[in-house]
Amino acid sequence: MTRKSQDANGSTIRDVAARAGVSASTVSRVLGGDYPVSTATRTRVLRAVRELDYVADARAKAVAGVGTPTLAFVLEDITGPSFALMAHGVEREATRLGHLCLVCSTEGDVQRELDFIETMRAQRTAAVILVGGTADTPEYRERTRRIADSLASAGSRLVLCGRPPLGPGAPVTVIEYDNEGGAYALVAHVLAQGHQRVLFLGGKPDHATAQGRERGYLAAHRARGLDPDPELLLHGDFTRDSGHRLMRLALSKELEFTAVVAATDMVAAGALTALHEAGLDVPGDVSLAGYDDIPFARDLYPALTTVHVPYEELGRLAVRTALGRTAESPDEHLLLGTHVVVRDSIAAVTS
Amino acid sequence: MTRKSQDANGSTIRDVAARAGVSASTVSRVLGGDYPVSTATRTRVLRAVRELDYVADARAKAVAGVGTPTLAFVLEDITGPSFALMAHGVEREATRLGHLCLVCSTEGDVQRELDFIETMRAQRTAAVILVGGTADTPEYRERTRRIADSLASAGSRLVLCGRPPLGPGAPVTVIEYDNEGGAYALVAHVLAQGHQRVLFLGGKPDHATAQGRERGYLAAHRARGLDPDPELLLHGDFTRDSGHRLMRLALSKELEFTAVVAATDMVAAGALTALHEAGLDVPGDVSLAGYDDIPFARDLYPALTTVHVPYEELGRLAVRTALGRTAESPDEHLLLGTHVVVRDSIAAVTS
DNA sequence: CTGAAAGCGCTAACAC
DNA sequence: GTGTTAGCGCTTTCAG
Repeated sequence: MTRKSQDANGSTIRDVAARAGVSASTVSRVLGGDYPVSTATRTRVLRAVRELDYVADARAKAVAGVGTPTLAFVLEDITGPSFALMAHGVEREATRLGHLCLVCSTEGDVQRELDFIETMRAQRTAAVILVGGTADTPEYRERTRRIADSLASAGSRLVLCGRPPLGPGAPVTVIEYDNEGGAYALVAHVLAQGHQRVLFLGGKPDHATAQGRERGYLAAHRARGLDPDPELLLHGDFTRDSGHRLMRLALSKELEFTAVVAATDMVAAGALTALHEAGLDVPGDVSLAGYDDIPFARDLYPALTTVHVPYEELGRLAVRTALGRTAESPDEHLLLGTHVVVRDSIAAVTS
Repeated sequence: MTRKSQDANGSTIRDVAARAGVSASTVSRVLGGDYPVSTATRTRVLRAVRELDYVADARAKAVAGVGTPTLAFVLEDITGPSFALMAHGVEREATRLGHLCLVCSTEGDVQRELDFIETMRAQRTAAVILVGGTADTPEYRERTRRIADSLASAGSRLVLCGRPPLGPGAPVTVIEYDNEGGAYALVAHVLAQGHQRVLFLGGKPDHATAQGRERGYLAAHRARGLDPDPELLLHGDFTRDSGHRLMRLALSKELEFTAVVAATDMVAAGALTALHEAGLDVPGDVSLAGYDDIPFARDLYPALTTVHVPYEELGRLAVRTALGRTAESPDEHLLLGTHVVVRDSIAAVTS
């Protein structure tokens, strides 16, 4: 074969041009849209396009400066309900704004996260959205800031979603929601029902999100003049299994408590099952609350009282503000509100 | 400014070359890996790269024939637990195989699905994985077949995941799991517990997956010489709300049944809540089963008996077989097995 | 070992 | 209106 044509690599604009008996530019023009082309040629070109089943190579267009913009979404695991919700928001808004959407799961591996970001920089994505909490260490800030600069100098943009901000001056967009405030409100509600000893099933001790929620728990107690028993503060991670394990642990240690608030709904789900397995009634014997308001929360039994986080909107906002950035406009920092949604898993203490 | 250099568009290979005092080809070579380059120049180039924070433009590389391969994952809504599981499998395997992963949510819109696929063809993705059931109409087969051909002639590949196959000769890879078999086994198990009237909360009447599960339900009855009351066959969709609504409907119509099997775990979740709201005990008053074995199934109360579908593996397999395709090798059609997982939501009838 | 030149597929001046 | 000529940023012969 002399030249590439109908083979497995798809046809090029030149193939179309040849078949229609015109130049490549003409093809480009009729496909490009608004440009004066005679009806006759236009028809011929269009026919050739159809016959060859031609679509312009998006990568080549990109190099030529007219590519489909793309944005990247980097998270730990798409399987988590709140991550999925955010991903959904991101994806919806991205396609609404005409962007393609790359996803990358890091599985919690920092190195992989770094690699992904570098790859995205190579892809010249319009923005990379980094999702999910981590430890807020100096090392984290420095590393992330370097990434932000790198991305910015390449005309891209870093968005931090539910991640610790980097301090002033970093070219990032950060969108957070109020972990401490939400936890405060929730725990205040629990305390208002008369509970005095409420077990807290927390996340990793150095995880920023976990810390925020824990602070809220503590603050709500103090506001009532209470000083929570340190024994009631358990640490694990944000998974269902962690909740299950921690709850069993608390039960086996015969810790005293009348209510438990879990750092996430997933944790709460695991805890709830552990409670059921132990033959305890919720909220009869012990009250329970979660955090996140994932869709499943209302189908737990009893329906879970929790705090609502607008995850999907978070995702939408992330892309909207990221894409709305001009080189001159100031970096944004949004703090979304949360609110507790009262369902059936908290009861007033009667005794 | 005369030439682009350090500006917001990132530096090019020529900038690096200039700074290192070599030609672009040399830069390309040291970055490219195995090619003889003197240690001295290599060092200079590498330093320039570092100083400029340079990364080669992946799109340009792609045009030049050495791009990062990419694959696309098209689904209805990443928010559904089983979709998320598949997406996770796809993403993991894709990155394991060095591919980038594009996601597209169609929101159930056929036109959007078509548009996405066209876009993916333009992106020259190595494969596009289409996920989730639909109606198996002639129109569907024809349309999809056209897509498959189109993709194939462009050197790409269509993968159907949990979707009706297209008949012989179509250049597609299809990976399914046994809906009918799984439902059969599940319903047989329910029947074996002595239930005679089991309500079926189905999906859309023309949805292939829903039909498969319904067939299994019917077949299991017939195998026992039973002829299920048509009144017991309700149709909705695969959402939690559908389950909730249908269950309330069944209750209000005072349909007679001692067990209910839902077409999906989501449907079961909604149904369960409706049952609880009606003050009924599960499985004391009525038994319940689902389908899919989503992670949450075990945290429902009672823990849901359901049929396990290896979604994550499905995703992994999809990319593995799609990418393992050579132009000559035969098209694959995999049928994955399922199995029922017995938990606590089904009780034997005692009366 | 390294540079010049051609080419990937497409678009965008610049002519006629 | 339409063809020709340059690029876009990178890789890869082809010469030295």
